[in-house]
Amino acid sequence: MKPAKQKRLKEAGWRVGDAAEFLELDEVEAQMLDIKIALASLLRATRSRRRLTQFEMAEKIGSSQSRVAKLEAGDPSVSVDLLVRSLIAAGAKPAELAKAVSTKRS
Amino acid sequence: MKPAKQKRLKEAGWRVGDAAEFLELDEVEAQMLDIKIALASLLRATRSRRRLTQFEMAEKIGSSQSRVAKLEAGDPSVSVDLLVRSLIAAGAKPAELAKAVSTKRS
DNA sequence: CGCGATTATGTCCGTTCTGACATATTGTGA
DNA sequence: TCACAATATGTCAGAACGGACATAATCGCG
Repeated sequence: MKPAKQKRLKEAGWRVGDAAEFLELDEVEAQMLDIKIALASLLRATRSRRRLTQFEMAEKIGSSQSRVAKLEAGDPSVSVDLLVRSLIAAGAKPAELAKAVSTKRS
Repeated sequence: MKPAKQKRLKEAGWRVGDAAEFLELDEVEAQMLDIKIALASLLRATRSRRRLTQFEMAEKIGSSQSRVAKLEAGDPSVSVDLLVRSLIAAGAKPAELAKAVSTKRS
């Protein structure tokens, strides 16, 4: 448990919100995953539209073919950060980016 | 210079695109910065609207007050990844997220 | 089927990011 | 002005990420 939370517990005595907070974090992770997947498929679509190979795309973003493959696969080792950076470099339209990011979870 | 690029140069002989490519990457960085700034101020606005302290927000996202301060300040040590994650946890509307991400550079 | 091109998977190691802590600064009500 | 809450700044050890390489798996096409 995080020190901050411990401190609050200490100050306010026992609380009941723990399980709910835990689930909330899970929900955030789920939404992050949705966003990553949306960005990943947008990246693939953008590259495809440009008729570039992963190798060529890698050059565009200053990376390697294997990382591009992982980006498009939504691999756990890639961050939203790099996805966005890549999409910008790939020339994705801002509106497309926006749509991917605003993916909602039922 | 990256190995991939070297290989291409070797295969195709000398090319003239280097300087342009370099500037393109710079442009990508500039856009990333714009996005970070937009997300940062959205985070502050969202927290303010919720009338939460940075300390409380830190608990919500499982982090510390100091990092929240850095998030809102657009500190270089902070990633778009964490900004998005925080905004989701803070309950920012998807449309707001979308707008921040689609910030255009003149 | 072959075979070259493209894409996928696994690993490694240096870099970047992050939570936590300490401390400083600013804001605010009495 | 004082005291206290809120925010900002600096630092660091550990975790996560990224580029690169090797290699495997797929895909097209003759």
